[in-house]
Parts: sequence; structure tokens; C-alpha cells
Amino acid sequence: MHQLPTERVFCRRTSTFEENASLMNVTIKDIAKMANVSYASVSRALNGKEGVSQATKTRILAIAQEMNYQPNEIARGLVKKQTLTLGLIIPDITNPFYPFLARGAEERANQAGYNLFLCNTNYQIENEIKYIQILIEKRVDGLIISPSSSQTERLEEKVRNALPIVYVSNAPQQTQNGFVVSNNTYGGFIATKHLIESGYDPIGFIGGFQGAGMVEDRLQGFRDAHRAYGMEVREDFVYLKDYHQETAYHLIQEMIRSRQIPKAIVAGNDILALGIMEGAKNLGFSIPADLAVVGFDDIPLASMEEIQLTTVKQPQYEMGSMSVDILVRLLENPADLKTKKVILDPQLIVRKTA
Amino acid sequence: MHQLPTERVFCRRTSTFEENASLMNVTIKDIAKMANVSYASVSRALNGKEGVSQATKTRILAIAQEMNYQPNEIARGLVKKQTLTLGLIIPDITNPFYPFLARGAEERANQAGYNLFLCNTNYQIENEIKYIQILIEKRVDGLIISPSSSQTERLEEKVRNALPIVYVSNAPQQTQNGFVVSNNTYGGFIATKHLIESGYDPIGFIGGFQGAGMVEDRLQGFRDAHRAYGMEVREDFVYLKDYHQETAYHLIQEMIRSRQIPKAIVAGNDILALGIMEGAKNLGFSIPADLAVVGFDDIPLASMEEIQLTTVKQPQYEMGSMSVDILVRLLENPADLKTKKVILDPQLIVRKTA
DNA sequence: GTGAAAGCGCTAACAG
DNA sequence: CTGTTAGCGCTTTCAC
Repeated sequence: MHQLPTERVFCRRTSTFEENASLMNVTIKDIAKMANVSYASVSRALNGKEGVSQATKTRILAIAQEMNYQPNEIARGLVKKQTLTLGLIIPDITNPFYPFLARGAEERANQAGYNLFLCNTNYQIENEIKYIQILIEKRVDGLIISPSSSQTERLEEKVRNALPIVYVSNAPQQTQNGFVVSNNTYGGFIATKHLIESGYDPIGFIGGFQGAGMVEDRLQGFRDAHRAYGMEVREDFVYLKDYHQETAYHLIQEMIRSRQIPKAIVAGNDILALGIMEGAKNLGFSIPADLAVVGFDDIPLASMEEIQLTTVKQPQYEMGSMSVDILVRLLENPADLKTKKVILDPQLIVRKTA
Repeated sequence: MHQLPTERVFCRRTSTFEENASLMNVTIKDIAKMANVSYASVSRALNGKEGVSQATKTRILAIAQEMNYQPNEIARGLVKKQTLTLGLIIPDITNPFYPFLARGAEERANQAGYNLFLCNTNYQIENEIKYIQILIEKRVDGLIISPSSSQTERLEEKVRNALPIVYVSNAPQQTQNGFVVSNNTYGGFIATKHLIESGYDPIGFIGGFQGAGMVEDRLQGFRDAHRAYGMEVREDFVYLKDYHQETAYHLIQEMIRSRQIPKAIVAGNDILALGIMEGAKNLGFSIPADLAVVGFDDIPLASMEEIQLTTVKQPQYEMGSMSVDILVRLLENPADLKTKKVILDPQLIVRKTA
């Protein structure tokens, strides 16, 4: 505390530009004054535009540097009517499905010069609407949203005429907007096909929230596969509840106790698959000998040595990056309506549970 | 495509306010014109400020509603010199440690009326600097950063005089800035203490990146525990490499093959612990009988039925929310320097691997 | 209670 | 090549 600041004084530069200037934000006006030019010229120099001689440009840039000038994107945004900012609205970043999606989105946004607001809605449509409102007021240039349900009328109404949006991972049936989703019907199909071809019969289905669209599609694929192989769907083995691991855990145990149990199960996602596996194992079942399980998503857990879950992998990172891609393209060329909707094929990863 | 839009026409309102107005953004000037008042009055009404009669206020609000007015936070920010926006700079959201931290930060920010830019740096200091620059230009009100190393001089220099920052999860030794970290020394201590008291001897340590500060502190706790129990640290069992699961996997297998192996290991984080467990198991070791393992973090994986990892839990969510808390408090009262630095005690979760 | 006017920091015509 | 000027949409004095 009482130490003399010898060194600092010693090192102080003769020019006091930097120290003073950086205390309060320096603007192009300050630079203009310093350089004896109009601030239009400063703007031109700073933005590398035509209309300044190389000489003055160099001088201006040097002064800007010296004064530690930081351009104000807010002010620029006000006149250019763009913020170089996007909103990413997802249900919950702690759900292992989303971090990769978010990463893909952020990385692509960054490449294109945009930043991303992260918004978690906790699967509440009210929060989705609240966030959309906030982001409109912040004048984000566009929105990526992974809606928690396929009831998106209220979202679309809110967003209409305000800003472009693209859906990711989940999209309403008949939207005008762009989207990137995975082919859930196909995913359900290949999961079921694999089980059928491996000789499992009958096969059950344990899925999550109805109304989001995804489960319904996966179940459709499940039915399609049965039909393709001339098999009847055992409706008493089809359950749609929620995405909690415990739900699946108890459900499977109930099934086992009542001795009404299929030889294999297609789970709505990996979390449910894990619940099923644990519930069955704890009742002495062996996986896949007594019960085969296929999950959905391929979260990092699935590939763990101890788990080795056979699952339908969704390209999460790509979904994130492609959705931003579509949005940015739309922003840069509003007329370009092609490649607006993409459906990515998921991929069956065969490990040891089926 | 060729369907006549009968219904839509039928439903169209006689007033065309909304349709027209929402096409291009309506401003307070538009409202003012509509209401026959100055736009100062509109501003006052909209912000619930003194200086408008209840009557005109009501009228203005009604018109604003009718015209579907959306306040422009950018313009407001320009004059108020605040954006109600914070930056969250972390290494990698796909590292399971961060989603909870991000969630805590986002939720608290949201409560305080702020939004959060999500920035992943991939553990690159250059990216940290690049992002700080961008966020300064976007005039975020403050910054939360989880630096990838304790070499933060360049960060601090960049940030100086520009905006307040608080560190989270990792902070340089001698910073003037606020931070929220966990007591890593204590964490290393209780992990080691538990192993010692359970009779394991000798005990090894496998940690990650040096230079970030965290590993060093955990190792310090490891040493402290040995000293407290009058035990020698077996330096040949102390390894500091990186945070890749494979690294730990191969390291432990090498140790086993060379028959130089401790009875227990404190791992730098849960990922490493998992690598150790798998490496050992695959060589026929039984956990914890042949080798006990304690992890660090308590990522969701750790509590899985199949894993049951004994670990030192860090309060990730709280770290996120508290760091925003400190930052917001600082923003709202720049003079308030108390409660700026918090060190949270981690907690030993005893499961089945030690 | 209300309006006029200045200005936040910047870009973009439009003149010279 | 350079300067002047008019905004972007809003808040905030300062008069009336």
C-alpha cells in the first residue's frame, strides 16, 4: 500500500494519450479533432472506404490506435439497422443434446461475424415467447429456435414481420420458415429395422412428451418398420410419457413385474434408454440377452465403455451450424429462398445393447 | 397453392393499423404523430415517467399497442450507455462442466434483466482476446470469463478501463477483479483425506493442464493431506498432462504394465477418473478393490448407476449465478466493492469407486 | 403537463 | 479527396 510506485512512473510514456483517452470512450469525433479532419473522413478511414488519401488514412489509423479507439457497434447498428447478433433459443443447455448444437451454431455464427444470445426456456412456451420479445427489442438480426412443442402459432405470430427465424431440431409441420431437423421417421425406422432383423420380437416403444412432433415421427418410423416386415405393432408395448430417466426406469420394472415384456425396446432418447437399462438390470435382466435397447441421440454417455448403447445418432453439431448458415444466408440475401429446409438423416450406431 | 384465401380475407380487421405498421418498425415518432403529442411525451408514457397526464398516457399506450410498437433497445442503449447485455466467455460448452455454469449465469442474468452472449474459446487465449474485443465493441455492460489459463495479463490489459469483469471457476492469483471459484486446495485435500482414511497407500495424482491454476491447487491439497497424516507424497505417482480421457486411460495402463501402481488415485477431473477406471478395468483390475479412484466436478455421468464415481462436487450452477450476481451488483453500484470475491467449498460425494 | 431541441456515436448522401 | 449535413430511435434537459 505504501510502496512508492517508482517503476510505474519510470515506465510512463511521455505521451499521455492512451491513459487519458481510455478513461472515457473515445469517439470518431475525438479522433477527427486530433487529426484535424472531419469525422466523416475518420469513418471512411476506419471502415476502409473510398474517399480518403492513403496519407490521411494512415495518419487517422495511427491516431485511432494511439487513442485506443474502440468502435461502437451499437451506434453503427443503429444506423445500419443490423446488430450482427442472433438469438439461440433452446429448452435447456444442461440437456446433453444441446451443447453440441449450441457449439455448432456459435462457431458458424462467429465465422459469419455474428454473436449469439443464449436463451434457455426450460421447455416452457411462455419463456420462448418472453425471450422472443426481448430479442426483438434488442433487434437481433435473426433467431434460431428449437421449440419445445409443435404448437408454434404464437411464436410465429410474434415473430411475423419482425425478424427471420429458422427452426432447429424441432419444427412445426407446415411452416413457411426454414428449418434443420433430423429425419425422425427414418430414425425410428432404422432402429426398429435393426431390432427386427436381429430377431427380436415383440418390440416395444417408450417415448417422451407428446406434442413436440419428434416422438410422433419416431413412433411412425417404428410402425413403418413393422409394416415393412409384415409384423403387427404391439400397442400394449407403446408408451408415450416424458423424458425422465426415472419414468423409463419404473416403467420397465412395472412391465417386468407384470411379466408383460417385449424382447426389445426402442427408446425415445438415450436418457430413456439408460433408464430402461438400469431398471431392467436391477431386476436381474441382462442386456441385450433378456432385453435389447436402442436409444436416440448418441449423447456422449452412450459411447462410454460401461454403457455401449446402440443408438440412432443425430448430427447435433451440424444441425446447429446449418441452421445458422441458413439464417445468415437469408439475412444476406432475403430473396434467396432455396436450401431453406433441410432434413438430415440420422445414423444407426450399433454398440452392445442391441 | 391455388387455394383461395377465403378465411383470411374474412377474418381481416377493418382497421389496417397493425398490418401496415408492423411491416416497417414503428417508432415513437409514429406514435406521437398518431396521438398528436410530442414524441417526448410518448417516451415518458412508455417509460412510466412523470410528466404526462393519466389521460394522454392511456391514449398513447393504447395507440402503441395498436400499432404493435416494439421499443428499440439499441437506440435506448446508445443514449443510456448501457446494453443490458453481458458476455459469458468459457472454454467449451460441450465440456459437461460448463452447461450448468452457463445455466446458472443465464438464469441470474435474466432475472436481473440482462441477456448473455455465449462465447466458446476452445481453451485458446487468442480466442479469449478476440472475443473480449468483439464484446467491447458491442458494448456489453460486463463480462464473465472462465479463463483457460492463469496467464490473464493480456486479458486484463484489454479489459482495463473498458468494462467490469468477473472471473468464474478459474481466476488469476492476484487479480483486482471479482471472482467465484471453488476451493481447489480444499477439494484436493478432502479427496486425498478420504483415501488415506480408507487405508489406501500409496496414492497417486493424475491431473490436467498445468498453468490454469486449478490443478496446481488440487495437487497442493493432495500434498497437504499427506503431510497432515504424516505420509510422504510419492512423486513418481504424480502426473500432470491434459484433460483427455485417453491420456488417463493409457497412463494407467502403462503404470499397470510396469507394475508401478498406487492403490488409489486422485484424478484432476471426472473425465480423467473415467479414463483411469476404464484403463484399469480393461486390464482386469477391479475398482475399488485393486484401485480406488476419486474424481473432481461431479458431472452427470458420475452419478450414473454404471459408474458411481466418488468425486469432489463443484457447485457449477452456483458459480455461474453468483458470478453474474457480483457483476450485476457492481454494475448497479460501482462503488460497492464488498462480496467481490467468493471461494466456494467443494463437497466430497462418496459413491463406489473409493 | 407538454413541447422543442440537443445529443448518444455512427453512416451515408450530397456538395464542393 | 474532403467537409457538411441529415438522420438512425431514443432519453433528457430546459423552457413554456
